[in-house]
Amino acid sequence: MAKGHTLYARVVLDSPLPQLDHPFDYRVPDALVEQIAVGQKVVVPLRAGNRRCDAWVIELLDEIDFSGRVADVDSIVTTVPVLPVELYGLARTIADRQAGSAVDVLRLAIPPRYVRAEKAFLSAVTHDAVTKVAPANSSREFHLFSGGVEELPTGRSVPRWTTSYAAAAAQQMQADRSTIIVLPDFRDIALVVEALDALGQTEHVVRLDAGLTGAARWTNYLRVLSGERVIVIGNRSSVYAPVASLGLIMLWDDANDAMREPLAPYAHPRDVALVRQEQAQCDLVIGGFVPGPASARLISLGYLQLRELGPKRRPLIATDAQTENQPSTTRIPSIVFTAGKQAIADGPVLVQVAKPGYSTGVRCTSCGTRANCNHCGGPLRLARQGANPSCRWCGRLEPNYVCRSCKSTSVASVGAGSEKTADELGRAFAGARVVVADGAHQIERVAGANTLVIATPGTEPIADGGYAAVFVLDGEIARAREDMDTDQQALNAWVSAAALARDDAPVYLSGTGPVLGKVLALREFVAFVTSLVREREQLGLPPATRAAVVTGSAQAIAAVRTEIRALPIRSILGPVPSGPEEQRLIITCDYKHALELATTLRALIVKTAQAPRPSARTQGQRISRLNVRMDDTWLSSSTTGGAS
DNA sequence: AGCACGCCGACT
DNA sequence: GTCGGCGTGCTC
Repeated sequence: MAKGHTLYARVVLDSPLPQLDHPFDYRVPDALVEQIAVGQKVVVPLRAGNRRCDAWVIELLDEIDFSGRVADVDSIVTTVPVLPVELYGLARTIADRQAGSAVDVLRLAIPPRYVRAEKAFLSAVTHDAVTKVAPANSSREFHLFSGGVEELPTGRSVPRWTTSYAAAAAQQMQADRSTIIVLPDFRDIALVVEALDALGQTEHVVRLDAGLTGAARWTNYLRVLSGERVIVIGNRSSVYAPVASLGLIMLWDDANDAMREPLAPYAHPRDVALVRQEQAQCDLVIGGFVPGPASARLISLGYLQLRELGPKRRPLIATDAQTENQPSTTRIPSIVFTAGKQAIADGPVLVQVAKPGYSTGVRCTSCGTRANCNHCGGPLRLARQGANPSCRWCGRLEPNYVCRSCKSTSVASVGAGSEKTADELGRAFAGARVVVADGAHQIERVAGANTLVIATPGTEPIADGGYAAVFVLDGEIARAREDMDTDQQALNAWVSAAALARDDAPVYLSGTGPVLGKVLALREFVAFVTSLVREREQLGLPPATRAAVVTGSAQAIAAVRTEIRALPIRSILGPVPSGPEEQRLIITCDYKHALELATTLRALIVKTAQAPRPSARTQGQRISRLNVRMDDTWLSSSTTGGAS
């Protein structure tokens, strides 16, 4: 900047207060003019100069139109521009969309700073001049995978979709563009990293997941900022990674519970990716075996182009499709013994069961009353055969259980978990090695014939070469969840297990019921989930609409109801009590009006935050509070506190 | 949040 | 008369 001019810095304050979530202008003192840059973290005075606040520089200006007294920037915290303008733009858009603060988004996007790691990084790295690259095609696709595994040159197998993702990232790298890969869990990250290694991409892979140490995460964040072309891989917040020359964002299994952001402003990485795709004009891929409702909606709107990938595979056979109303007395269908015994000579066999442990419940033998924990009321079960009953919720042992209603002390187990299934099948499959994989025993990988794997959904080991057969038991348990997305979630859990089979291996499922049985047999997943979304359309529910879940004190909720009266909303559910002196209201509206609703709710949040606080005199009264969640997963059991 | 401003009751 | 309680409002 030329001398003689006054330079101003527009900043966004690092404060959680909603009323401060807008730009503030400060004068840049002469001493800082040479060093200050957009994206840096600085310290600024706030009110009278005694208070200080961290802030990010989002713009440098020669003049401002603020009429009040302008204070000076105090100091520069870090010279590294940790908040590039594009990232602030994205954070602002997401915050506005979610009725939240940009700062809350930035807290997810920018990892905590580690000064020592930063010094080490800066002294080691030579900065290349960053050259801009022509944007990608701006395509948006849903990749529907048929399943299957692929053998890497290392001899280890990985799911076929991971090699597809790795190849797409490698192709971007070839074109001098960066890729961001967002995955639900650490297992997926490890598998895709393995697939990337096999393609010789190791040196370009930058992990940003929470599994790293804080220092490593900050170092990797700095590397992303450096301008180098990279393949970022991580969990949901990686979707914000400020890579240079973004060519492609890929998400896997966006309907997975782990993809839901529990932190304010609760922006789903899929929605962030959709916004970012438009802002960066990059390519976007969402992939899965069964599309989630949100993706199915976008496919049916033509916003996401559907691509079916992978070879034709053996049909998925529902063994009980015709016997829905006559539940079999034997949980394990005979096909498991016949087809299973035949297959196991040829390779590992996978049996997916719904629950871990030995029994899923305990019942009094004389009166049949279901046994519950004396401490928390949770259901008792047997962790292993002959074990004392223990609580599924709090884990407490209940060695001397006495029935509430008949005082009997004799109990019997009901329902079979992975351990009991392993016992039963182990006896039938004499000579087979029986492996139990569930939350408590994580097993990454199995190989070889005569291996029988019993696993719960999401914990199935990869079999080198693929499983020779896959059986899904307990379908009715997966379908029993009291959840809007139950059918989609159940299909996804089953097909994810089936996907680990060899292409020509048989897959049998029991307890699916006739409707899902047919969907599985015909592999009509897109059509089926689309039909679920159409039903929601009739009901005016997400993802056909957008919803805001508003919780707060009675007076705050009353203010919301008054304020939204004039808005073009679809429906208002509630208010219902949702806690001590707290009410909940659910507002739905069409997508095109959601921003208007968010803006209105945001204004009320600011107003509520500035409302009178409790004082000595009004001590008895509750503080006025207001919380807004604008995501589309609020009907799921995990958000309403179901236990499993 | 935190701090200043400002408007009514007990005080030297 | 004014000292200081605490609601109210604002933060470049």
